[in-house]
Amino acid sequence: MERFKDVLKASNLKSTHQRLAILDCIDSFGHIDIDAIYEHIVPKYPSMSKATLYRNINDLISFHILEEVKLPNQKQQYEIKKVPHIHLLCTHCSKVEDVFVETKPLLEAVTLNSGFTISNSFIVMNGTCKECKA
Amino acid sequence: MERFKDVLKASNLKSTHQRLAILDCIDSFGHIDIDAIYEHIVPKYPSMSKATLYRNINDLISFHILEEVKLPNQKQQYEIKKVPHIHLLCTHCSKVEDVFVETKPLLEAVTLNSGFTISNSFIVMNGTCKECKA
DNA sequence: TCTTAAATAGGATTTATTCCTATTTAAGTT
DNA sequence: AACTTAAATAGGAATAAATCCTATTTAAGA
Repeated sequence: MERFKDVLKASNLKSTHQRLAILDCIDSFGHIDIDAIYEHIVPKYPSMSKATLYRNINDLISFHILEEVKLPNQKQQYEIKKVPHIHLLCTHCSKVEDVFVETKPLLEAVTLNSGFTISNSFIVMNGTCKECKA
Repeated sequence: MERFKDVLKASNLKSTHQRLAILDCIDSFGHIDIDAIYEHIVPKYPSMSKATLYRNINDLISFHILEEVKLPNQKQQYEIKKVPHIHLLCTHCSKVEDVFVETKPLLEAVTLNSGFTISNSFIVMNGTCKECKA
């Protein structure tokens, strides 16, 4: 993935095999937790250390390349940072979907109501996905 | 707190000192993490065991008496379950505020956009609170 | 190819959470 | 007020999760 090499370079981070494998893995799953990343990578890189995984996850988050995704009643997951969006968690199949919906009116209502200056919002919804309803 | 005795009784849970202390503590703080609960209770009940604390938190969540509060870049916190609301986290003073704002239009937009049937929503916003702005 | 700062491996350590079971207790009953 | 019993606790052991440490390896620029 050339794309991730550029992303890493932009933050002066070396493009190690481990890092690229982590980013690749998270990208292909969309949303995934630490253990699943490890299980997915270790067959390809048997020497991959959990310390390396944890360290990289934390580093990549602080460089805003990854973002944590906190879902109700679920282990913490991670995703490639992208434009703001809402997460939908299907409580039947545990699939996580991204949805892009205008949130400005809500943010404005909250600002008005609270006096907070909002910088970020994290919105998760629980429910049943289209497939599980069928 | 008679209120919590009734709540526990309604779920056929015994009103132990430990449980009441836990509920009291969470109620008075509004939002608080496990370790802070422990530190707060142990001076009053030196025999309080961490196992008891963890077990009770989990039990009270499964009886819908408590709810987990997942905030970005923060340890998991807990609150007394109440009517749905939005959480505001001040990134300066780490205070957590509740705000009650109409979310129906957003939920409808998401339903329309995704085909999900939404059952619950968890909304957190980051920003600067009124006091920290001053 | 050489150099060097950055990154990794993997075991040790620390921290977080759950498990186990003998003892205690809440609360209903007599 | 004492009796009974199922539920709950204490606290140490076990397990799991995350971080730390440092000798070795590696990416990448010269």
